[in-house]
Amino acid sequence: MPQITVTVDGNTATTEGTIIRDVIKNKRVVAARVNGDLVDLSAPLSDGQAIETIDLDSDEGVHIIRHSTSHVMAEAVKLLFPDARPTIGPSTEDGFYYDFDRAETFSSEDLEKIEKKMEELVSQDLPFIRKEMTSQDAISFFREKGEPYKVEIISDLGDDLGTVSLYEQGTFVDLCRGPHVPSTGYLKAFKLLSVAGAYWRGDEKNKMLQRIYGTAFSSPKALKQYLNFLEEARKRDHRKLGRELELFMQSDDIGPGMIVYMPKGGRLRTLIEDFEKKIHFKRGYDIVYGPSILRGKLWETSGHMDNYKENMYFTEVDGQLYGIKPMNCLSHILIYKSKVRSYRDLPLRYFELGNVTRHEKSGVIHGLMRTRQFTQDDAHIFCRPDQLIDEITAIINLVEEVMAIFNFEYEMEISTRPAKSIGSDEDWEMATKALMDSLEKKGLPFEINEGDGAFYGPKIDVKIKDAIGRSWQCATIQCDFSLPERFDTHYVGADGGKHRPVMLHRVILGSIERFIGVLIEHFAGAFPVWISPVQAVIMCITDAQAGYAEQVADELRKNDVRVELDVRNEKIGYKIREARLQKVPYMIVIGDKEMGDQTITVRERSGEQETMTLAEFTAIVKNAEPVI
RNA sequence: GCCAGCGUAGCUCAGUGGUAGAGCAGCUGAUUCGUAAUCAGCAGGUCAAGGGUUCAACCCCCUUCGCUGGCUCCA
Repeated sequence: MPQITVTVDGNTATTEGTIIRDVIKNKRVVAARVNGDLVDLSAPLSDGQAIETIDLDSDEGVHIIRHSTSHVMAEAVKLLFPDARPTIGPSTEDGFYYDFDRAETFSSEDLEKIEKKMEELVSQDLPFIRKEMTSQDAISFFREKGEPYKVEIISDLGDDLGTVSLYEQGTFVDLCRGPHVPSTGYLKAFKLLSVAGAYWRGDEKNKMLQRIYGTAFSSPKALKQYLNFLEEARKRDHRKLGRELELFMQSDDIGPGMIVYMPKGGRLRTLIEDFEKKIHFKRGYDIVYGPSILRGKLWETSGHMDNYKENMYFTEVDGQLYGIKPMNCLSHILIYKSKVRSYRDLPLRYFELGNVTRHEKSGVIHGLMRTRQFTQDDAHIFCRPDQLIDEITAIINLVEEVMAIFNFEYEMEISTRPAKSIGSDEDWEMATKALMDSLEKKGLPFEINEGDGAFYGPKIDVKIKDAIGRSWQCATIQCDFSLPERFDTHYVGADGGKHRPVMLHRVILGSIERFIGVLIEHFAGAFPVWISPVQAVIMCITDAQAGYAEQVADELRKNDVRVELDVRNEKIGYKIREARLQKVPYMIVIGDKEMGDQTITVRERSGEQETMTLAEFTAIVKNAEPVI
């Protein structure tokens, strides 16, 4: 055998072997990277090759484990339910899924059976074997096996591919690019989680398949950690906390997708809205208000009738059609048009905490995150084309600033022209470029979301995550050349001629409802002091101090500290327990000592406490306000 | 809208054909107590709604409404 010399993670190694596994004996290695491509450990070795190992705990390693687990699940499903037709089964950010077409539905007992079968397959330590075939051979192979979905996938890959790769383990063969772990024995920690419907190829016109979700990790310990995380996340669910903390409610009597703010939620919302008004005034926005219903004709002019009708509600007033607003832009455009604008007036920035109503499909409604009526911190900026980049940059700065105040991490995306849209190609291109340039100028990373823009223009979306990692769009910045055109909006330029302004639609928090939902989950209900509906609960040890406790409450209220008084005939431990469950930031304990010294003992969420004067405590609370 | 699961007291949940049960919360009384639950008593439900099967339905069947997890769509 000839000697082969390769480098493994930069170290030179020699072998007489023929495949990568011959030089890598480490059981923690699940795959390798050669020339930038991920390959199996069974891939051939060649002299002088540089090999990078993929550890089972690395991001890529975990993805490979999950992907291999999905194959094992598919094998288990085929063995138990031979009528199930496998379709696709990728790894995901926190697990994997596999979609099957089957007449019968999978029950939770079926999942248990499948999981058992998977364990059997793992204990057999079946090797994953890669095979290559021409597309034609692969098509006839899957056709013979009665797997039409695989045939469709290969056919759609096109003829230029030549060969495709298949992976076989045990009795199961799947079309797959790989790589996979060397054998099923590597899969030591997995769990099936749920069944859900999913359209074939993600298109609602196609057949609905059954998707089995599962997750897998490199070790049982890591799996357990993840399952713990899920359990903890459920405790942070904003719907649960919203009820427990008496922030908001929903009611069957009112209807789905509608939110009722209870006193504490109302206070939280007011605090956020006051913050928003302040921050917008300071940045040169004007606050305006528009009506909720506007004539049908206006929605025709705007293009909503053609592009957004199915999401709108309509009503009739004195025999005339009115549309209930799903967006706030129209009133703002009319304000702009209410008089002749000079180039010197621009930019004009109209801000509205606008309550909008949209007909969302019944299945998508979700607590505060997705409602049928919500309030946007909406603004429309009318500017000259030469001001566009500066305005977009200022908005991005505002987003960064606000997200930092709330301590949120976020991701940005640019969405381009959708199929159903208005406006010229040139305008779309110009607008998309303006958005990209602004982000690039600031050096911010972003993803491109093809065809996901609003019907009137492209947009930058800012997404933040909820307790279990689902992304929700908050801020969005949309560039619009179309509505100014449709409403024949203009300003008088330095040359005395008419010019078309550009319009920016933008929200920072997005929907106040959604934002509060994410806020609740982010802080697990333990809000920062400045937005806590109740900042302190004042509690006396016995009735003897009730009078002093009331004085303390009055004094703090006078100083704008949001307090509640607990003078019930209960033990202090009971009162503290309740205040803790309500996630109140400060507990003020008053006994004979405090009453004698005219002080208060302030206990924090952490359990630490300190005795101080009322003035000292007021200063602490005031200092918690963000500087804006 | 689609697929699946679910809907019992304010909340969390028992109850698989013989007309409903617990804990917490609530109310009343006793207790006046220094850092996550003091004790006792009382009250609370057309079992989501409508229809059907049955001598009898919370339980089985159908329809509708709502909720949950996904898919599609979106702030």
